[in-house]
Amino acid sequence: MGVSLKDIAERAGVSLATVSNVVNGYRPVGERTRQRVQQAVDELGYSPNLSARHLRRGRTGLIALAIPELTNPYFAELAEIAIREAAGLGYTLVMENTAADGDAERLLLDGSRRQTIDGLILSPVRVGRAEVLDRRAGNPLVLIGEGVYDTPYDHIAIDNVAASHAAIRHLVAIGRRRIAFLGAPPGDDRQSAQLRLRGYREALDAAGLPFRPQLVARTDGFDRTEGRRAMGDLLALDEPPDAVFGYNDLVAIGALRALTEAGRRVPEDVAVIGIDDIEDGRYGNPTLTTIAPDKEAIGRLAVRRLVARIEGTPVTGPLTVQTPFRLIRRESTGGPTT
Amino acid sequence: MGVSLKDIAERAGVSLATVSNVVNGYRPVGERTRQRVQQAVDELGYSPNLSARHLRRGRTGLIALAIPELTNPYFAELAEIAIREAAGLGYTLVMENTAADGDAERLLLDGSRRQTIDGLILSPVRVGRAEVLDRRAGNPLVLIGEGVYDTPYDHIAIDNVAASHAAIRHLVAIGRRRIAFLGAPPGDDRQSAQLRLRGYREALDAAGLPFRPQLVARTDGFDRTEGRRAMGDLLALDEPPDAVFGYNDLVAIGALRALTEAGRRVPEDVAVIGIDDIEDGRYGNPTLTTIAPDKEAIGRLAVRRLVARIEGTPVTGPLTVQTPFRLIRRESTGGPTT
DNA sequence: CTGAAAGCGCTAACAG
DNA sequence: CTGTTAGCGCTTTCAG
Repeated sequence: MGVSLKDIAERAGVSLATVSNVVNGYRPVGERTRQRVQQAVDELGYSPNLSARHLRRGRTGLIALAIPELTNPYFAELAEIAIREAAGLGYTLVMENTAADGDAERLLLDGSRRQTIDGLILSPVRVGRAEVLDRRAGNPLVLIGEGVYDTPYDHIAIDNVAASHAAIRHLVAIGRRRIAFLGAPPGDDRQSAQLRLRGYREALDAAGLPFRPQLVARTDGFDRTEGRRAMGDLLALDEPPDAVFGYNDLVAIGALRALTEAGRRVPEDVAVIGIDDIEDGRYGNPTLTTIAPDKEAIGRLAVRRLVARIEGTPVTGPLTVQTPFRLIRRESTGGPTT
Repeated sequence: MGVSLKDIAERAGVSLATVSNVVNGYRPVGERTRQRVQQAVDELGYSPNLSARHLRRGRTGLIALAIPELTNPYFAELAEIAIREAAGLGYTLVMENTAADGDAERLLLDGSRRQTIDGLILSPVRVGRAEVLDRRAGNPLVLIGEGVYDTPYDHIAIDNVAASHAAIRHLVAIGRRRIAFLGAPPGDDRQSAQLRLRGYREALDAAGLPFRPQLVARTDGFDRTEGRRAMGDLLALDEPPDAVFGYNDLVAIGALRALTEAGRRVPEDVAVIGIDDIEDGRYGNPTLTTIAPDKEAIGRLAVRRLVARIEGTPVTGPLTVQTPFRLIRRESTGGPTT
């Protein structure tokens, strides 16, 4: 075992409590004593044993960020932001990969992990409102990104319906009429996909365009592979779409690939738009038009809210926070080349 | 605070030690007692306080994976594998983002974190052999991916020089003669880049091709942006290259984008190859030829080695393990379309 | 401003 | 097979 408080208390000829106060800076300590202690700390290379501290304090300093897929760049980018923010607030963030699995999500909400972490940021995809309400664990929870509303927990997300409206309006504005939705969920899972699909329908309606069920392509998962496959289905239609709105950038990128392979021109034959603004989309050929959520805001706010709840700081603002988004027009809908 | 051992000891009318034994299964416990204890555990919803356990055991059950950039899909994919493997062995993996910063790496090697984690998997980019040898912290360390050899620590990586040879041989085999290297490090940092550059030179030599310094493009970092910028420099040469070997897939993808913007055809005018086999490369236009490391092997082996060191299990096999790689030919060097 | 002492919850000897 | 007990290293009253 390493150097302990006791070791340096002896070395500096003071009590444990004094050393603790020097290390933590809680209570004022005489200048001379402080220096002696500091010197001992430096000489012996002391650093506090966090397990002991946590045991005593009843907190671990760990918060978890649970996301459905680490390899989705959107979540990697979000995680990077959240890790930084947590570190700045003195917390260590551990990532949990739920792999979009309901059991994994439930286990995090209630399982044994709850003893290890002071709080949880969860991006739920399988778990619904009822299960969140049923939660027994008492530590703070912040929800991000999906549509589990009306719970007693903080929830930070973009307005999925409004984002879809913006995407469709853009496609309509550039003259498209047969607009497909790519990435409808198989069951009634994945709230955000339901919401985006709803936004799609509403926006078609608002534009006076008919809703055509055959233009809604289901995917099993939301990655490039599925986007490509489902785009293939759409291209096989008698009257294929002249535009595609992807549930996220990943499926949209898969769609771009399918279009390239099929020899279709983008955007001339088919325009494509996604959501997330992941970096791949800025470097593809063509580059991908997208709805860009404010990841910085989501990541930082989620961590700050969680930490505030953990520490009992009064929290201002509503439980549900809608973060801003903006449309970034790129080549896939006829935007600029650079 | 939650339910403690003591609570359930009282409830079940047994001693603390017995409860502990039931929970941990260390020592045999009578069937009747075990049942009573188990029942109390279930009724009260007990789960052990890990801080206390860690304090007592002197271990935390946490291992850290420190990588230079979480938003590089290569590392995200690797992290996903490592997290899974660690969970299977009863450890929680926390990700540390060094952001390719030397201070961050040194802090992890020796800093305060060392008290929190049982062991560290580090992908060093700035820190060299000397600094690794100087390390004072005593907990186990496994190095991955870069070229810090001849240390007393386990090291798992592909053979960078051999990988470069394979890449260049491929470009030569498809008839290229003016082959550029994209992603030379600015200083003498980033060992792996040095090694890949060395492999590049050796392979040119072996193929009887001259080494032309102007075909080595430096980048400041190793992302898409820098790849694109540096490719622009190469295109501005009087005699631009007919092939580009990128330090990794990310810079290669940036190069592809630069080529598209410049109206060059790939692979007809310029062939492109990278290293890493990230998923983006499989869905770009054109798709990217690459050297694919065995990420599964690297991620799993790194965790297994580390855990073995932590637990004092005898470790077989050499300190430095070279994991296999293979060349995957795609459109960017004239490979198949699907 | 500083010290003494209690105890967070758990595990691992050691006794029985 | 079960119980008792001594800490792991730290923070935090409470006294001085």
